[in-house]
Amino acid sequence: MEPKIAEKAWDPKLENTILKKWEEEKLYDFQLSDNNYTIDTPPPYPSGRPWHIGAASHYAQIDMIARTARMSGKNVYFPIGIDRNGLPVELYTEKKHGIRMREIERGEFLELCKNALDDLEAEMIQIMKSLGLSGDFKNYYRTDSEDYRKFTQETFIDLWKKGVIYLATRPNNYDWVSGTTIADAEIVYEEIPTKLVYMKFITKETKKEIIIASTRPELLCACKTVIVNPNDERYSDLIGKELIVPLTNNEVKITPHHSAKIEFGSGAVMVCSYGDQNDVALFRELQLGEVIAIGLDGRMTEVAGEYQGLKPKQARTKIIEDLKNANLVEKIEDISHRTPLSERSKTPIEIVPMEEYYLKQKDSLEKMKKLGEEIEFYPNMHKQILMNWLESISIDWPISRRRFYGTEIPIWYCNECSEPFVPESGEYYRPWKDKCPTEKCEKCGNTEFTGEERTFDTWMDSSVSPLFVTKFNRDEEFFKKTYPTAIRPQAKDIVRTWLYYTLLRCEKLTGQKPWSEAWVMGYGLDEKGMKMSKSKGNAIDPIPVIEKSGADTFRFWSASEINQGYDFRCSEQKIESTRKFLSKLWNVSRFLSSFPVIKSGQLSESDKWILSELDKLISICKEGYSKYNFFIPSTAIREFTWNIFAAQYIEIAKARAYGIGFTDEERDGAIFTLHKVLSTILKLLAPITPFITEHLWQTLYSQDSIHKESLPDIENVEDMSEMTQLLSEFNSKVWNEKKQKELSLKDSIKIDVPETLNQFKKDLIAMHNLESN
RNA sequence: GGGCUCGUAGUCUAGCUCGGUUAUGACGUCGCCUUUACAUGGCGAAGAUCCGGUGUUCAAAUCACCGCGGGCCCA
Repeated sequence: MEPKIAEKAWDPKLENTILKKWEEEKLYDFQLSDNNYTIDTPPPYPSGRPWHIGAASHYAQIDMIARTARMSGKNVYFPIGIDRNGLPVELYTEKKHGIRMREIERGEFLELCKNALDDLEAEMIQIMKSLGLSGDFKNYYRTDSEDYRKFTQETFIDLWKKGVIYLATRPNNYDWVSGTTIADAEIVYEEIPTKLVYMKFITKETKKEIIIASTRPELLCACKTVIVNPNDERYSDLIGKELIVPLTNNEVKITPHHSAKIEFGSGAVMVCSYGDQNDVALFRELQLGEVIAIGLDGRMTEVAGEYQGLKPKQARTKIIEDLKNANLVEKIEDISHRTPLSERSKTPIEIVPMEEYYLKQKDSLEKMKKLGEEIEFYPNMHKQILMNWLESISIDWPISRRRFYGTEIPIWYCNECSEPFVPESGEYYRPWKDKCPTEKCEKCGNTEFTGEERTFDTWMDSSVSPLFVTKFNRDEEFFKKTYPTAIRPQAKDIVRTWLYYTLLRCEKLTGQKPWSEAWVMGYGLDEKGMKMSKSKGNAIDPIPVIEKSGADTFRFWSASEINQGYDFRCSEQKIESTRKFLSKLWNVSRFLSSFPVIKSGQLSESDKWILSELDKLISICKEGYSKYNFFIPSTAIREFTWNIFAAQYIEIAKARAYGIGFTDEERDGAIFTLHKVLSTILKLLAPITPFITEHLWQTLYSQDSIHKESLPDIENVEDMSEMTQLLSEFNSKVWNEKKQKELSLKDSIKIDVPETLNQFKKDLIAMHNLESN
């Protein structure tokens, strides 16, 4: 009999043909029904080349979720989007073109960002498609499209009307030379020589001298407390006492805090608004009232008294002189200090409080905890990341950014009285270039307005993804049938941002949770377990890997190598070696393809045995799939297919399948069982390796796609799994003995079939050509 | 620096909830074998102080405590 499958190996190039066929047949097109399973797919961010191989692996697994749901009878809605707002593309564009965002015209800069995004996006879409993602590519969305930004603005306007947005000042990194706030990512650190001044503070009650060392004496006027380490015995009796600040004569408390280093300076540290990031954290933590000592012009403000108008460095020189003259200096040390500089101007950044918009979140924390409790997490351990975060939130969410490539905050301000004007929703507003949509200020009647220049934090856009894909406020019926969505799959490093902000925003806008389940994946590391980065040179480009090994190999690697929710290591060699299993599956199928597919036959004991093992496999796989844990089915199927089905059963049944020395009914039992097992394996494996299973399925069993099939059900056959080990031990014994005696496997040998395997005797004698006993 | 989280052969992993064989299986490595649908295969071997320490116990990979290391987030 000629095998239907002639090729000796699975050729990953076939994947392209299969992809085209799926597309032509519109196999994964979504039609709204009453049984929708909506995936809140993460829109990936195109931040540079190459795309992270760990991310490619995430998307492969998200597709397994979609396929599992589809094969469980659900009508799967699997949207595809790209997140395109935010800082990384700005930095990428600046670097690529050697330009500075604020030094060229805003519209021109936005255009350059858009082009950069288009290139990077094309690569990601290509990877997602070639991985076999069964998503809705035709309707893929971009978070920087007019449509999406309009949507983001609408949700902002809604929340503005609900009164949960307010203005407040908060400290920002400020580069006064360029006149702009800068992001943490734009700060560089340099060791710069400076003076550490040991100043004399006086205790209020006992008039005792306390020495405090600082590199920023000009901020004495903004000093609100002095901290000492709680374990520092020198100060233990002073905790809670008042100190007199030199020159200003203000009174401040001594507070215990672990961040004070006993060995640095005198061990006592003055906390001012704001000397450095640590001061910011302390002001927040200790709830101190901030003092604005440095203005937006980079000069000392009026609170600095006679130093007003000086630059901090000048003020420092002068204040050191004045302290010396007043005999308030103990000593001065020349030290080298790790100073944060603006990457652009190379001047030290100042931390300056500025007005920003905030979204209220502190009053929703209890509600968020409750929603968190209701959402099922896979794996459950990652729910803790959310819960811990909810415990530690201490300020509301600052949502405005002084950046360009983002959704514009839709506000204009009256030039006369500064009253903000927030327009009605329904348009995409760009206040930095558009005319204010109202004629007159409601408060003072003035007709001149200035548009807001700031944009939203990028999480303002992505946190409404489940609302956007379910057409909230756009299509009532669609929304009703798809929201709350079924599942949010995402990576664990953005639980505190994307997952949390989505929960917050969706609850505020709809009163409901956005999804019933959250599936949280670990992080892809290099083969040594270190984080991959372009600068370290250990980043792996997924494109050549997928081209060489094929999407199914990549997917099977991802499924069988990654334990749910844990970080995982990526190695090209390991991915490539996974291909062996697909070869095995191919060859098993090639062998079976030489036998006709038949509906029934007379089952022997060995057939019943493998069917009972198959039943076990089905329940293990379905258990794994129900938890979206693809490690379980992939490793179980590999183990079964290779070590039980191919290594034992096929060998046992082979002689009978050929019909030599058996009746036709007995022969048909073997052929029936062989195909029954293989077709079941293919269906079980289809969510993980959709290409090879599709090809084998259509070659052997059906014109129709395997992806329209359901996952197989168990048949509750009698459990014979205790025979498995006995059979494989006996077979190994015979093979070994033949090898030792240098016999061919076909040669006959005299070995008795043990009593325990009596029921398989006929198959075993035929299999090993045993001299009958 | 703080919080969280994880730690079983070179790598992935089972076992840990509820303590009790010689710690499971796979990848990789090494050796042997043209022999079956498959050398993209088969058979076999080596490889683990179960991160370290202390405690509880007749008995600890498993329970408790203290460290160390990786990762993530925040600073």
